[in-house]
Amino acid sequence: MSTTPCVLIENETALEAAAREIAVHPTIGLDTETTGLDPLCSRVRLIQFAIPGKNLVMDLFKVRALSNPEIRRVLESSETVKVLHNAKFDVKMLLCHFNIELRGIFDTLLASQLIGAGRIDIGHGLAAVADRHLSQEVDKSAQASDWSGALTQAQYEYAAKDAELMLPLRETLAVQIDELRLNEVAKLEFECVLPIAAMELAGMAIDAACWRNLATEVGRAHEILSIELKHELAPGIEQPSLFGEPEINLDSPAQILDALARMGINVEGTRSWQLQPLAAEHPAVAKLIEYRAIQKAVTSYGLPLLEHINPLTGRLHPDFRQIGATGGRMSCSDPNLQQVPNTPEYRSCFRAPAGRKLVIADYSQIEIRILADWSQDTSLVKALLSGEDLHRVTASQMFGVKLEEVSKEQRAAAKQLNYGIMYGLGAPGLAARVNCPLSEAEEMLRKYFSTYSGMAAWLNEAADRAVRDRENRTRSGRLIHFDFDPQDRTQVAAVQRLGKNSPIQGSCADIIKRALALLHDALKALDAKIVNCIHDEIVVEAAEAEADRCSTIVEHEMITAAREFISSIPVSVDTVISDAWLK
DNA sequence: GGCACCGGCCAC
DNA sequence: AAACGTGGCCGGTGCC
Repeated sequence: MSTTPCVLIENETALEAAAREIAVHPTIGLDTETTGLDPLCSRVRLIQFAIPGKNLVMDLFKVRALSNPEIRRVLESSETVKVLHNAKFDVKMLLCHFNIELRGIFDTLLASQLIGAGRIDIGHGLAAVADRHLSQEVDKSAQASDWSGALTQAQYEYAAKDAELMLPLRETLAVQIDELRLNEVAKLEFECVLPIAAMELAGMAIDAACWRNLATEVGRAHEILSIELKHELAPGIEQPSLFGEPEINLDSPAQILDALARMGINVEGTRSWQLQPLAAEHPAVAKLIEYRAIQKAVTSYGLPLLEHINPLTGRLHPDFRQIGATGGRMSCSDPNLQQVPNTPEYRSCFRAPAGRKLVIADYSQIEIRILADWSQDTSLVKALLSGEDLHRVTASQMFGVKLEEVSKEQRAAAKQLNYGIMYGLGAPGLAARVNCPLSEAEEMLRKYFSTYSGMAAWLNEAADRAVRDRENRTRSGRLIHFDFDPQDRTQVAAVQRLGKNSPIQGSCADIIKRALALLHDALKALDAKIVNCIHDEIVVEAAEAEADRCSTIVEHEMITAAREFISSIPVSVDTVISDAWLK
């Protein structure tokens, strides 16, 4: 039970005194209360500052606290540490309504996630974090209350509590970050909050009419296909009604499986890779594969996406989870702009507004470059330094033929290996992918690893370490914890694959996050904004007249970011200036 | 009616 | 050495 005094600031005189008082503290707890969750459609009602021994709550409906130069300076300064839980939310609000770029962030949510290292059984909401690290219960009952009308004393005091909690929480989290040697990755993550918040706020432009046309077209194709598929499946449907369509739900895997069985087609499941071998023999199976793709297109990429368009901006403002995957990758939702089909018909709907261009930049083969730098595999380093086509060089070495004599199939197999090896690709997987006998795949794998023996050694060591230490780290020092039963062979095998993959995938996340931070600052001089980020790709929307300059900057900052983590291997970025999201 | 789970499929 | 990693979204299904 805290008795920290809570001072309500609702006039200019009190504000100036409060600003002077706040400004002397190196670390302050910070929180806001808003009239809603969407920054574009809601207003900031309260901003709460916690300093040792005192909470200050400013009612923005009564005093223009964020016009105060001293307050603004404190918020924008990297020198003063502002402690928040899920800072992205507050950052968006401050940026959207007051044009304040909050810097010097310590985010207790991200800190807790970094310390948790991907353990799945722990939550990272404020209540869970406070309970775990401070053994303190948090009352969230007033959080969803109405912050738009007259406020009670209890509401003001409730509002102050979360900000107050930030100070002790930071103390304990900072100690653990230190002990776990997570300082570098924490800095990386904290500096990334503002760029990601700004990216969400900027949103991505979409040509709604173009998308609607596409969706209707696809919808028509879906109708036709469903009739055709029902026709194909008719012999397998138990009691087809004499009139009308046969009764089957095409979207029910169980019913599909049942119908196929009645037709004498026995298959384990109805996933496309399971169906593919039977497609040539059975027209119904071929039709089903076709139907599935269009079903996905209609439901995931059809009209529902348009409902995410913000009425105020006419743009899509997705939600990025900064630490969305255990390795540190971001994830994206509502809508997920990291999974838009990579085909011209879909991507061309993402068009820059008139007078603007999209600068699309992605790292070229970044993961294998990380692996090369890390393992220092002689052949792989040499191949990447040569600047030749990597897959061709790989094939040439594997199969012992000259570069010019590498066949299409050999290059394709080498490419599969170069991409798949970090996922723990095995012979069966390779055989399925390049459509060859298992024995051939085994032989290719053996040749691959004898070509790149240093890489093989590194991957095996990474796998062993994961099993032995139950943890791994990325290049920024990000910690990845593995939970498994050592008696269970399949679990051990899974951890071995994770041990190989996660440091690479996670280091890629380190690099792109560093790039976002550098790029956000570098673009300030331009009329340009980061609008999307897809693991190894960054999309920037820029004024047409500045697109060339923007493209140079994007490329430069992305390469600078990568060089901070990869020193011995050249990094290249492919950049395109385009009207739409097309390469 | 809401929630969790699964099978399935999209991205990198 | 019988299974290539990370996510999110959708509809069906079964539960409360």
